[in-house]
Amino acid sequence: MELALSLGDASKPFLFLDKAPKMGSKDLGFCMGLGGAFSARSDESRESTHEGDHDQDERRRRRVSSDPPVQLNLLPSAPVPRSHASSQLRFPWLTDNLAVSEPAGSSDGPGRGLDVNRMPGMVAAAEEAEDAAAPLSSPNSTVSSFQMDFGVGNGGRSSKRDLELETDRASSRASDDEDNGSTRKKLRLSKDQSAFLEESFKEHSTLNPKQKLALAKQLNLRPRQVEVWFQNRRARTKLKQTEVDCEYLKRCCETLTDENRRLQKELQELRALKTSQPFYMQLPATTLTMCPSCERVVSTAAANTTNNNNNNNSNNNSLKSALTKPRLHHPFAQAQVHMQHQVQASKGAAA
DNA sequence: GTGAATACCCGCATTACCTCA
DNA sequence: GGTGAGGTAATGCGGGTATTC
Repeated sequence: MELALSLGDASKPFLFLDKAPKMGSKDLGFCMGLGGAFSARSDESRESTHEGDHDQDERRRRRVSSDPPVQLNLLPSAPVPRSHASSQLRFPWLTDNLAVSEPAGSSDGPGRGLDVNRMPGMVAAAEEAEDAAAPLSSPNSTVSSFQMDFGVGNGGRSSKRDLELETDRASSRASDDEDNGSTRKKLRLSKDQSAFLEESFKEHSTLNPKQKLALAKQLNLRPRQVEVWFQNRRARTKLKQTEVDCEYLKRCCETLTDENRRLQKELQELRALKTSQPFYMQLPATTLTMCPSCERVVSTAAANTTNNNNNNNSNNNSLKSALTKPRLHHPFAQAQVHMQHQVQASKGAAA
């Protein structure tokens, strides 16, 4: 088992987004990143190359996050292939997805099970709404009706935030009219809405304003709801990752504890052997070197000198084999154990 | 060029609601 | 039917960054 800690490798910020996790048979298939030099928006930085007209948004979003990168594939074990997902679900911000011709209102097509009153082709309307807060095309949408009433009448230059807040307020107002209550009603997203959001989350763990608006229109939700869903989704992912991290570290700790116990026992045996066989003291200085990668121990001096001693004393065989055979490996300059010190100490104690 | 004000977004903690055993 | 647990949408707050003045 190898424990690999990635200390801020910005070249591979989000491996799971590549959807090709390469896991060895022995490792646990988990890589913990501790770097803070990159953010989860790196994928969007990549995307920004395709969206030159959103440089401003991308600049705003290209920030350094203090959080470690979450690198956990929480997606289903057999994720839908990207091409398949794209053919099933239409992501308005992807032009190639837009090119996928799905019959409008098709029960199998994108947005299936969603508000059938929604008019297809809301993407253009979304872009217009983002740019100029223009009235939306859905006659049944409270959002559009509000924007008809308030968005345009704003007169001055209204920010997107204002627009969304007003939209939210309008929707709340509309729901209040329905519910006659001031307490917040908790919306339960439908399965199709959740699935659609999940698919888009696979594509982008964060949204730019355009994506958010398009998604909101596609799902007949408020942009704020889409934003909140993504925030909560990221939080859930991070929580799951933390749980996986804890579990993994726990297992590492147990493994290391066992290894430590075994080495202590081995050391005790060697010491006992040393005291029971005084000729052991004639052995030359032996340096044990542990290779940190393979956890094997090599006896550099002993490997040469003890071979010379083979003819001198056959009684050393057991000791020599204990020193050389079981864990011999190439020399590696770490964790050197100088047995000579212990031998000298034993000599002194015996005298 | 610099700093304050503002907008926007995010993470995080928490609340509130809903479902289910 | 009442209840507690778990899931999750929603809220509030503080912080970081970019833009504007």
